[in-house]
Amino acid sequence: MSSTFHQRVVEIIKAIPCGKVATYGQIAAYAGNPSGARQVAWVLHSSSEKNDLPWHRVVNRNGRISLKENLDYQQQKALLEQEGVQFDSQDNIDFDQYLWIPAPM
DNA sequence: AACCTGACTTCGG
DNA sequence: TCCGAAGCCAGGT
Repeated sequence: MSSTFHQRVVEIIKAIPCGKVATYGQIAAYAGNPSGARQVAWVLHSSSEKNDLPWHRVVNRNGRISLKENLDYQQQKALLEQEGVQFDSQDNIDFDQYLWIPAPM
């Protein structure tokens, strides 16, 4: 409808529960664009603070934070650990426990 | 206004 | 199994 991909992604990200994580492709696919994973990243850049999105709950397909080891990276990791998400020695997240599965409409 | 890049993912060789 | 290219859309230069 009138909802854009951008808008839809925002809604989905906002729906991610505390202590869970989602992948770009997962969100993109759920928003209607299986190949629009990049746009999901731009939505976060564009409206993360604006829409107060839990951007830290979005990780790449490897269960690993996409950012390099900069301040944002450490902040994302810290926020996730704060919510109960545990990282292994390789700093990757166990999807078996923390991967969020979008509720069906 | 046009070109390039970007917090990605998936397919093909 | 590893490497390269394509696809998606918006924002920045």
